[in-house]
Amino acid sequence: MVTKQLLKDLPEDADLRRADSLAREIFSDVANKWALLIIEALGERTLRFSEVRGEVEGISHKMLTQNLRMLERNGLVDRKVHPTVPPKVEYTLTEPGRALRATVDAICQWTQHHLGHIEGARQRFDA
Amino acid sequence: MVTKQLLKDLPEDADLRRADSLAREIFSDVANKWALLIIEALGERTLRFSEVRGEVEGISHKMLTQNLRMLERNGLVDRKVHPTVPPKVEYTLTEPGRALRATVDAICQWTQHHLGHIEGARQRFDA
DNA sequence: CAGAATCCAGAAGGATACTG
DNA sequence: CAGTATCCTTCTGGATTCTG
Repeated sequence: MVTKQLLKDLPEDADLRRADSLAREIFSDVANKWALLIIEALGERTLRFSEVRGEVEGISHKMLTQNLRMLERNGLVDRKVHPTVPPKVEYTLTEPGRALRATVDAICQWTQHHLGHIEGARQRFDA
Repeated sequence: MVTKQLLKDLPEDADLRRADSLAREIFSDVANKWALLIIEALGERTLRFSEVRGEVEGISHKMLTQNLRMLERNGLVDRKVHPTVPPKVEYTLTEPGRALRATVDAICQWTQHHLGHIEGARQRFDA
């Protein structure tokens, strides 16, 4: 059981509450479409803002900055500003970011693997 | 690279477009906080509507029905209605649902494992 | 080029009441 | 009890403009 308590097997009972609430925050930040697509897009590469935008289909300028800020704040991406003109800003996944990316990959593979089943289920449901 | 094209190594080029667009739909459905929490809550168990609600902290009646419908439509949960009065409806993960749950577990573990790093990154960022 | 700020239309989501 | 429908508020997110 995970939702009454998102974390498992935590020792201290006193710190458990805030750890769990922190975990919920992080989960909410991370369990969203754009964040996951950005992480997947970055992969092992270092990309500029505009390059990331090119990779993530349909994302707006605003959503991209917003999500990149959030990911940076949580230490999932590293943001490197080159003090040139015009500016150049590069984004790279950190180690935790790359670790999370592995699970995003898993979701993508899951999606691909179950495409047929899902399409069938939809047709049955919509009828 | 995954976002220009979410799927990899697909054979037919003709069907690739719609497969990829279907994959995007599914990804959007599934990559959302409530859906993932519901999947995690269900786990290996069969739960009634009200029980699921009890397990997923903070979810409203409306969000729960909406997401359960969506999950059922995509064939991730099985919905069994007992024609009694008062009604009793039970939800269970299907095989694809359980497979996805494994990746949700991975995200939970990732969260737990990187709590410290993230908390530190936040403090640095917020300063 | 990257991004901050503003504006605003439309979607998300909560509360409530009603039905089988 | 489970589910639908309605209302109404909040928030999301796009378009646009402005700056270093």
